[in-house]
Amino acid sequence: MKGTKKNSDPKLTPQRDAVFQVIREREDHPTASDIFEAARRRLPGISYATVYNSLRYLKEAGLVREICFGDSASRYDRETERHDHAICDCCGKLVDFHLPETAALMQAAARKSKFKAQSVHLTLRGICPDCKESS
Amino acid sequence: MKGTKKNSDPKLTPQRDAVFQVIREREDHPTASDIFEAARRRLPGISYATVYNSLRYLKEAGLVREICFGDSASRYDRETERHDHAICDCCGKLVDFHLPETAALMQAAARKSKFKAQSVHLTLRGICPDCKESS
DNA sequence: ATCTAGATTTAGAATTAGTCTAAATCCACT
DNA sequence: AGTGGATTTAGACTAATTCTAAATCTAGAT
Repeated sequence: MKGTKKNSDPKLTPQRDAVFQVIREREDHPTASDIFEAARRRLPGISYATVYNSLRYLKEAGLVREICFGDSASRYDRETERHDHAICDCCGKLVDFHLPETAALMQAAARKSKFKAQSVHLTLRGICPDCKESS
Repeated sequence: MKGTKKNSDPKLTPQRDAVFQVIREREDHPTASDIFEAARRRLPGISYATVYNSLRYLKEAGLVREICFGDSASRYDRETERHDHAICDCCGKLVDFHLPETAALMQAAARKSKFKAQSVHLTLRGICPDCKESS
């Protein structure tokens, strides 16, 4: 798995790759600032702007996904397949889950809204298992 | 409809009421800054901070709803019943629609995520009718 | 009427996320 | 070595939102 096709795409620079690896290795949903911290451990000179540039590049290349909730900063997700999210109203934790039924509602939603559908996404708000317990 | 119960709740100050009326009269989804502009026409001295304070109060009182999409500023919505949103990937337009099937997925989502469900919300991303036409 | 305590409002400073800019660097090709 | 295009960097900048401290308002007790 070493030299597979490292340089076949000259656009995957060391900085972009560092950002990509940071996201791939985490199972949570880091913010740009989390990613900056972690990327700097691999590539000490990397700048904040480059992290944002890399995130945009990776997003456009379909390698990572951005998740936006108004609460605060965008999160980034290594999972690029369609899936849904639950957010804890108590501690803010964000978890992924896959509900196949959601996809089935895309056409109905398009009909109601008169939009041409591109993607659908279901968000559950509630209380996460940890917060349930400690209350 | 004049003195109905104007002062029955001392907490609905003139500022909060101005903010509330601004939201009620609009059928779109204004940002805090839109609301500030409009509220200032009613109450010229109102400050930005008070608009935010009022929005928080109204939200907590269940009189308006906040809609957050990462794109930029939060929007506020006079519709407090459960409903869904479509966002145009092209022009950013946000429209409401009601898809009864969404509510039915809440329990399934809670099961998958192990959260205690409080609300569900479906978001459709796509192209709005206007952008469809002009392309 | 007056006083006081608590809540609310105000203006502006502060914070935070994210973008922009211009100079420096890198890389592939001549 | 030399050029052009893309990328990276540091830091300035912007926009949204929150915080702070002083001023104001309000309701109830005197």
